[in-house]
Amino acid sequence: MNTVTTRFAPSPTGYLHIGGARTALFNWLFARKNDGHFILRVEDTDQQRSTPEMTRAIIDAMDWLGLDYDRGPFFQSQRKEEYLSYIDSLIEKGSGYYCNCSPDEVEAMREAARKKGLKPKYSGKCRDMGVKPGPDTVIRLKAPLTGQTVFIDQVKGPIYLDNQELDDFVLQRKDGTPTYNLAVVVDDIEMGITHILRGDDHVNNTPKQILIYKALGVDPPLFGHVPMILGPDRKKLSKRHGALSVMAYREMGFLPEAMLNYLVRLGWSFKDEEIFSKEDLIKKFSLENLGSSACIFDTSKLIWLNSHYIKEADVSRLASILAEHLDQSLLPVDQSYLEKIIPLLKPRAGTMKEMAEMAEFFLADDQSLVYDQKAVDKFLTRETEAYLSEIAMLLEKMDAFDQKALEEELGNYIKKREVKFKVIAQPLRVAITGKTASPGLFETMEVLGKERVLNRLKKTAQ
RNA sequence: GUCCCCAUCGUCUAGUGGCCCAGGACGCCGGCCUCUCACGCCGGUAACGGGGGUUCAAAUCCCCCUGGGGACGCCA
Repeated sequence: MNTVTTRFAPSPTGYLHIGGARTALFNWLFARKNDGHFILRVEDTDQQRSTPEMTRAIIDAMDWLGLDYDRGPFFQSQRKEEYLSYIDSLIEKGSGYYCNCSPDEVEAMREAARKKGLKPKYSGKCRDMGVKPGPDTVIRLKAPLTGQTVFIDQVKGPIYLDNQELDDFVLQRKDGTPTYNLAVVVDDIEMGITHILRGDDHVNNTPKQILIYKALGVDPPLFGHVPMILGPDRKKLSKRHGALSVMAYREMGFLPEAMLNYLVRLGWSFKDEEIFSKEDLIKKFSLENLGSSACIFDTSKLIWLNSHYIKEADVSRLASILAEHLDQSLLPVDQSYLEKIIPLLKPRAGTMKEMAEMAEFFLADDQSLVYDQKAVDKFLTRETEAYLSEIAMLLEKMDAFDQKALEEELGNYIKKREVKFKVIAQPLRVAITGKTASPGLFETMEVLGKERVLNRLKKTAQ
């Protein structure tokens, strides 16, 4: 048995999107699970739409997700001779032929077929005409007219297709470049690909590719088609569904491990487990547990996973991520100060973006702290301000300004004044944080420090 | 239109003929905890698309219908 070899073959005509990332993940996992190789191949034969920036962006996204490849990136644009020599051999074997029908003519054939209620196809007009190569000729595959093409899909089971459904599709364009189906087959052969895991939208290409393998006299690899990811409206995921690019999720404050965990559970499961580390996945991944029906991308579960991983992540890593999400006006910030506030924010943040918003009152300087007007109106009344100024005086005298000491000091105060802590808690919170929701008061005050707490109390007292 | 694929709670899914009047997770709702908001914990809501078979027995196997998705390029 050959070494298991899988590949991810994106086209650099756009960013790495959710669906592509999941496909890459499945291929990566399968290779890792089987001690095989994972290859990155950039399918940039469409010169018009492919750009180096997109290639860069895709590679960055894979790096971010931690999907490392053993070979590549390879670029199809640099492998033209390879393709042409394969096409030559097809011509030699009589499995390919030149065709000089114009695109208009072919379109007319398709239209005619459609009218008859058949699948639109090229008629095969030049199949046996012995057309010689010329400036306007393409090369087509001489596909079988009868019989069936069958393959055992690794996730869907056997798939049959009557060869009559297929036509003599183009292998080489008029301009001499190879088409997708030809290039893919050549590369997969040359690179020793053993398993191809790709989106459902490729099932119809598979029989065509198998025909090329046959014409070439090469055994095809194993194919597996994973179901599509649909938008909430059950339509193929597209731009109007909002963010699709993996890196956009990074910008929204998602952690790569959350992304991976979410993506893998779209179409794959292991008993009723939900949380998987990369190591878990490599151990547990298998094709048998891939589902076969399409699924819908649902952000709420992603957010839940993300908040889970935020709680798990270590503080110093979160600190540097958090810094990236902070408003420019708050920068620069001291890493060690961020590390103090993060433990308070961890259980409260769904995304790092959210955490950045929650961190604002810690970072803002005392004079420019923003207050929620409704909160001020409700809690900073004449009555509560009397309490606050008394409290300010008490705090002023404190030496150790830590959670424990604060709790004790304020505990004594409410006892003396015979009020419930509830009565002073919200006014205090609003005065210190500007908002009605925040981490616990004592821990917040400790992190903020005596000076800043007093500044804020004095400011609201005016 | 033709072909291919798919079909369990709103969503992700478990289930491979009896253990299922269907389990888990997210969400949602309620409660507990509580200085607010969260976290956490406890509880609840909610699904086998329809119809025929096969079988002692079907969410599970077969057929039809319906619904959904995808593909039909000298794009990938």
